[in-house]
Amino acid sequence: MTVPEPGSPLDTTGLAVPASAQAARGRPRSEKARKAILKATAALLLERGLAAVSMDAVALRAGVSKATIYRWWPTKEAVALDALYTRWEEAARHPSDTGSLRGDLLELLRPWAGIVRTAPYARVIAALLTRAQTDQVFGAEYRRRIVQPRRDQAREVFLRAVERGEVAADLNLEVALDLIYGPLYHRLLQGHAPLDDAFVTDVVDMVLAGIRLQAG
Amino acid sequence: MTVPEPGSPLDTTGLAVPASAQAARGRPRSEKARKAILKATAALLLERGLAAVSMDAVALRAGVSKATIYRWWPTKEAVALDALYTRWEEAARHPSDTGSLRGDLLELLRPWAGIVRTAPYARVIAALLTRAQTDQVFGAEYRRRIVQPRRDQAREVFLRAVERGEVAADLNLEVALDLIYGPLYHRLLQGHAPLDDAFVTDVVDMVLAGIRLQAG
Amino acid sequence: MTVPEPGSPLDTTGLAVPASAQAARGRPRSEKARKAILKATAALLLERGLAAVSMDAVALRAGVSKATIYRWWPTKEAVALDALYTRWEEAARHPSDTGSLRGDLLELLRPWAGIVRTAPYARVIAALLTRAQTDQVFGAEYRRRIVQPRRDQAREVFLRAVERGEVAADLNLEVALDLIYGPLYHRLLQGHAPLDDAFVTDVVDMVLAGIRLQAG
Amino acid sequence: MTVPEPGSPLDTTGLAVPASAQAARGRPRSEKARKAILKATAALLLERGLAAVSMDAVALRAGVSKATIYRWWPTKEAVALDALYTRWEEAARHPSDTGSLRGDLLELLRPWAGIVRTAPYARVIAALLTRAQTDQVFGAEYRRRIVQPRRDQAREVFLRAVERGEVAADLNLEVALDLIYGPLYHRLLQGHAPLDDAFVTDVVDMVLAGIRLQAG
DNA sequence: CGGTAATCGAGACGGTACGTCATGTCTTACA
DNA sequence: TGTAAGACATGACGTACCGTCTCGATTACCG
Repeated sequence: MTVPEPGSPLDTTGLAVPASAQAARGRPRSEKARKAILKATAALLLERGLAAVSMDAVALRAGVSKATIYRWWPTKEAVALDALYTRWEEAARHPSDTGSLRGDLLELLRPWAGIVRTAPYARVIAALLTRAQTDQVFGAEYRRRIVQPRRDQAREVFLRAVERGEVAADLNLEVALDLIYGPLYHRLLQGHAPLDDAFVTDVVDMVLAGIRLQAG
Repeated sequence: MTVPEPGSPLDTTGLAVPASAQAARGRPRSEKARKAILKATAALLLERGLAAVSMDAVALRAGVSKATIYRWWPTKEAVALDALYTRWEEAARHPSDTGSLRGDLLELLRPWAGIVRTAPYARVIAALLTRAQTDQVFGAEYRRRIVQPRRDQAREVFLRAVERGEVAADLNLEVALDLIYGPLYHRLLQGHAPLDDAFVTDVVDMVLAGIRLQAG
Repeated sequence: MTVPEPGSPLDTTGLAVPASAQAARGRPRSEKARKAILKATAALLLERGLAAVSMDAVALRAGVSKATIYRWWPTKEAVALDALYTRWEEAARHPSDTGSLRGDLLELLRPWAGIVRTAPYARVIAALLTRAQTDQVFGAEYRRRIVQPRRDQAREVFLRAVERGEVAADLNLEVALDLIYGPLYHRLLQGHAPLDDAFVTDVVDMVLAGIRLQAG
Repeated sequence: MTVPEPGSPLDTTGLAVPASAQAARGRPRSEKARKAILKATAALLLERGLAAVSMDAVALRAGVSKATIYRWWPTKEAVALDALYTRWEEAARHPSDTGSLRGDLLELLRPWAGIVRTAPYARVIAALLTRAQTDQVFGAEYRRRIVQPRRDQAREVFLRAVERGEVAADLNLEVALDLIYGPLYHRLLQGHAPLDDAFVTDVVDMVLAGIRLQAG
């Protein structure tokens, strides 16, 4: 399989028709239509959740035919994933270096928590998650687009802390990442308690210090 | 949270006590139909996920009319929640006392992880979760039935540890619970890495000890 | 196979779900919907031909759901056939006895020609005919409903003429019927010349007398 | 009727002379493509009827682009008509002179009946007929190509009979033609009875002799 | 013991969305 | 200019569920 050019019009979700390197024959894909579809989807997604994102509704709102959507995305979840990714990538930033692991983590996690709790992203993520459980291909793409980028940022922060000597070099990094993001996603999705800045701080502090009474 | 009156329109789950003391006029509810519905739903749920649980399919498989289902449950998610709860309650146990917080947690979490990773429960939970994002009433019921029972078990374990003097009395218990269950649900739902016993152990150990290098 | 009761709500085209003699369980068929569908179809048919009779259009115009149409008719041609039949049956009359074969035939054929040439029935018949070429079941039904009734009327007229001694008793009746209706349908469908009363008269006279010069 | 200029937009059939005397600018029309289109259409037509002749299917099968088809034919019916005409013209013969009207007619009609009843031409003709009801331009072309040629052959036969003195000079020729071809088309299209040689003979004999008992 | 009343099965109903297909138009690059 | 390739808007297709409804048949109680 050829790897799609990053940023090329064919690099939509990886679920789309794979790009070929040869000369582009025939009428080229309409960039206008692509953008209209993603914009309409994002709007529907935030207004009323994935349940409101029907192919018909997107087509109507984007002024585009259903066939055009199906040509490039296999399911409405794929469109939604693409729309969500596009929105989030614009807001992505490089994790800043505050000089301490605690500071870096708070700097990274608080804005993220702020975003996902203000807009109704929880129901979007939950819906995508549901699809990911059943559809292997979609699941991989979901993780690549939604889960991994943030995880990579946090990984960078942890590695910086190792370099500083703040944490042990043999730290189980993957588990540590789950320890950080797990509780945040838990509150986001289960909704049993608020995902506020106080909680983010508590999680970071408790993960760093541990629960058990220090010996002695 | 108020407990819905059995038989009341707010009793969305159908788990009401079959016979109440008040005057029962007319033909009584068919217990046979109730069980057939839950059984058929559970089967469909595990075989093919919530997507396969349509009211028509359940009615057909249970040998019951659609009207009967709608009379007792408002949505298919409510039926599914009921079916899942019924299955899980049978397997519920009182958390045993191993003498240490670490031992109690492992004793509690490992069997749970074993269950949810063997059968395809992840997609069921994800689907219920999705509905919970949008439907407030359902969300409350979902948490009461699925999330809280396990959480209560773990809370009991933590309180025992406080009594033992193993952890500080001012431990932020709710955050601690999220620190334990968050990572487990994270792997269960996001699927980026396995939810095996090694991971459960790592989480417990890391939460207890903390990440940061001990001073010195 | 049970024979549907003539005039019963299940006797639609014979293409519909066959009627059973047992007790009617469940909600009975909506007579209102059935009539609305046939009325809407007939209107579309005469206004713009079978091409305009889409299931969507009929459903919209009749204020009925598509599923209801599909429940009772397999194709739009079946609905159209039913609608056309319903319209025509109302206008059906018993062929009157004028005392002569020529008179009877003219009495029978002229009004028919008048009807089919004034309203745009030709395109409807052509379209049904086309479907009948490919679909055996539909073809049989088409002949039973559209072709046979008129043919039976003419057959009656011919038999009366045999009794009168006007034509030979060993007349090949089926060929004679084709000799009468064939030319009329030919002009109706091929459209190379008008189907007017003069033509009807010419056909009848020529069929009765023959083309060849009488010997001698 | 005016004959469309080859290559003009009114030349809906594509049977135009490939090269005209006037200046041919740009790339000349591909004769290869034209033949491939007609061949593919004829194949689809006989295999599965006009319903299977979609522009996409023809383009795919002929190895041609849809635009090329649309450039030379306005509708799929026009292509089908062209394909059918091409096939039939090859088999066209001059009506032979057997010495009698009866013989000439049988000589002309029997082979025709044989052809149309063996291959599934009926559904093709019915479909073209249907289009002809709605589309005036197509209707005229259909008659010119399909109906008139055979009619002209029969007319020639009748005129020969007039010269022979076999039939009256004031015979209404057009009605006579309908009397011959009408019944044949009737059986071909309505399908209520077979279009075999016996029927052809019966029709000819009955038309020549008439139905009515000869006086005396 | 007959009347009252809620439940049950069956299944038709008006809707909405699905994913596919064909039509006829267009845009591009190549011949 | 013609052609192959193929994207596009449009709109119908036939299917599947949704949640509601209308039946007749059951099955309790209560008077």
